[in-house]
Amino acid sequence: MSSPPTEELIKQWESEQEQLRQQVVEEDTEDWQKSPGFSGLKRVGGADLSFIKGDEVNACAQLVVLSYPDLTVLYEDSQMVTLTAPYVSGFLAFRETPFLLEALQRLKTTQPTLMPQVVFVDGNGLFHYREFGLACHLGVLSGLPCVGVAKNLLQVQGVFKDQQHQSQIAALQKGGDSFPLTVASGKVLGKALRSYDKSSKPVYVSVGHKISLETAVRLTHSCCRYRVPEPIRQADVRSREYLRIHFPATDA
DNA sequence: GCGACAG
DNA sequence: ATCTTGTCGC
Repeated sequence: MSSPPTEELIKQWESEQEQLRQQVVEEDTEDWQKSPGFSGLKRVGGADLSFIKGDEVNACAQLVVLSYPDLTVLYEDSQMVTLTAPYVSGFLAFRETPFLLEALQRLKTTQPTLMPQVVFVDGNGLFHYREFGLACHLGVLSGLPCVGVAKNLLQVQGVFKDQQHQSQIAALQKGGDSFPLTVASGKVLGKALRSYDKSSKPVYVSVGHKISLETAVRLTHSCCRYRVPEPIRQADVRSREYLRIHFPATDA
């Protein structure tokens, strides 16, 4: 529902995240990931949900598959869904994952040959309070390689959005430049990436599943025509267009 | 009480 | 997430 979750549910969610966390694979598992030019990579996916203004429960779940390296849309699926979980920072996956899995299932059933070899997810992967964000959740439950790309910095385990961070951003000179997001333990959980030359605001890339951080960053850069990687951008554009057409704004 | 808060 | 047009610049 839209009401805040009980302490009990939060504890259950944390427990589920800690359980599934152990199944995340943080290394490259596919041959194309080891190739300098990603030779062998043909299809990249993007997933996103768009909402109607002022509506907490109805949304459009979107899955797109693009060709690589052309980045042409090969497949598109828009589906209205009714959300059951509220948005709580750190628990985004419990709100969105079920519908993204359903979309992948529809693809598997109707166009199995278009199944993406990697999925870009709008949100974090390992760069998360319990190292198990949306991209990890979708990755583990689907078994597909996933990359998390967040548009805003989540302040995790000692990574702050302070003056230091701002100066590191200012030091990113060109598309592809990045700096590590190192948490208190010393582990690098993600990277801030200047996704293309003209963008001064970085995106935050982290491992979802079955891919290394270095490969995730290199792949993300190679999928950026604009600031947001094309698979996610197309999913966003098309789900919002779907809502615009099917649920036109009502005048007061 | 105050700040933080992926989408 | 969403509220929102024009405008400056390459």
